[in-house]
Amino acid sequence: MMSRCEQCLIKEFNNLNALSKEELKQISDSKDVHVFKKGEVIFSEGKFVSGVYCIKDGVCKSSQLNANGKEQIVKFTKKGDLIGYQSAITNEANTITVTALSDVAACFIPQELIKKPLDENAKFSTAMFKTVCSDLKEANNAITNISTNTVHQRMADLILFLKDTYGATDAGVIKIQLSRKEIASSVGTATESAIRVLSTFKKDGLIDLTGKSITIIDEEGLKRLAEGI
Amino acid sequence: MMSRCEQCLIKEFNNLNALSKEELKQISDSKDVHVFKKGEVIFSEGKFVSGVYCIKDGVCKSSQLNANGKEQIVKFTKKGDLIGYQSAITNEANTITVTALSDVAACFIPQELIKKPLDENAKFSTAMFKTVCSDLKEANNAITNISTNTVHQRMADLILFLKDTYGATDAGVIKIQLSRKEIASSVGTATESAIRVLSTFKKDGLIDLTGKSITIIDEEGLKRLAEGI
DNA sequence: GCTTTATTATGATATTAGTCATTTTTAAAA
DNA sequence: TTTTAAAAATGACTAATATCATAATAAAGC
Repeated sequence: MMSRCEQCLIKEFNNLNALSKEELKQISDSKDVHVFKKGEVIFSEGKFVSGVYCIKDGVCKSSQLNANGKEQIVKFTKKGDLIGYQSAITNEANTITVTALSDVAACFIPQELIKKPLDENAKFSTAMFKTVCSDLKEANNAITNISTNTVHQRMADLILFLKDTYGATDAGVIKIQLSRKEIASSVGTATESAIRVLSTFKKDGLIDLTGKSITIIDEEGLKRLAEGI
Repeated sequence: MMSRCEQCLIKEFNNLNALSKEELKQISDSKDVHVFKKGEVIFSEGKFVSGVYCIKDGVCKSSQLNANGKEQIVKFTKKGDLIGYQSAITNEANTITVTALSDVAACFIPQELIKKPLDENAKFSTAMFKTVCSDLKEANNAITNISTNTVHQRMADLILFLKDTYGATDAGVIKIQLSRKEIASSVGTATESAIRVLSTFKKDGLIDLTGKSITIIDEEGLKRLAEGI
């Protein structure tokens, strides 16, 4: 039995809830559920996507490679996020690569079925507009953050961001696990530097480290650090 | 005698050319030409703008302040660009400050007259969508550039960007003049570092410096440098 | 299980960039 | 023009971060 978009709860977390019954029905009839294994690339920089993915379950990273092949993570996404809209809407090649950080299930919605409501449904297009503007705002903040703050500040910032975005257990264990290399690619530093900063944070009683798990011990301390106090 | 949007040539450089005669007429009836002196702030981070500015003449910088009051320039704009759309469309406070880098003339278009065609005119809304996506793409590239490239690379990149965006005389003199502080705020480095890098470039025969004017001597060399070769 | 490979961690060192102090130059104001 | 202030330039020094080498763990494959 195939699940229907009309009944799907995921859309309450994104702009698809602005669509009409009829529009949702059309999407539901042509959508396709794709499953990606952890580490698998969903779409790549330079390639085209002929639609938009709605993440049903799992987490992803959006990244770019610089001229020397060094990766920079520019965004994290999760359940409910729509990805690939840039390429699908502008008809231009992707400028980012999206990779599954966990096993991911995502519904692929063909381009036309997004573009049509974008033209006809003001509620949906306004919502999408706000989403892109919000992404742009976050990107601008990241530029300022990376170029004016230290690695220590950015690391504290990332840990708090991961907790806020992906949650933590009652004991403070952050629910997403990234490799040290990925942490470094997000903070914008060398892997060794990222490792060293995490060790310092542990030594200073801000966090605890067990394998890839990060436990927040002193959230206020991390906040102060992130703000450079 | 007031000039009319319907006849205005500036709109050929932006998305307003996707508007209908009637929509343009309405805008023309309520628009207002504002003049800003060099250095004047057009709108500020944290404040709201109740409309969009269409730059008729001049150049601007979009910047943010970090927690310690350090400025980061995130974008340069010029004649033809629409600024302030983020706040006007999302009804949220500005996340950037826009400042005139030269004397600037800009037409202020009230919010409603942008929002209405955005809902009703698919050609216009698609064009605006592409603009925001393009701004997002550039912002992502800036993140990767700042965090993976050296100050030398980014400075070479900025010089080439300024030439491409604002043009240069036959002799290679870039037509926009920025202070060393502004150059530093764009590259994401300290003012003294920016000055030193420019001196090195001059010594190496890549550029020439006369006051605030930068003359490109060896464009290919700058390109190689920007790419880290 | 063992073996191999990848990841994480840490030390030593080099490089890059930032800060502070001072001088020179340029621009603005009186 | 002279005075004052601001911007640009440079030196000396410090701090931050990257790189390279190597060791310790952990994960994956057989």
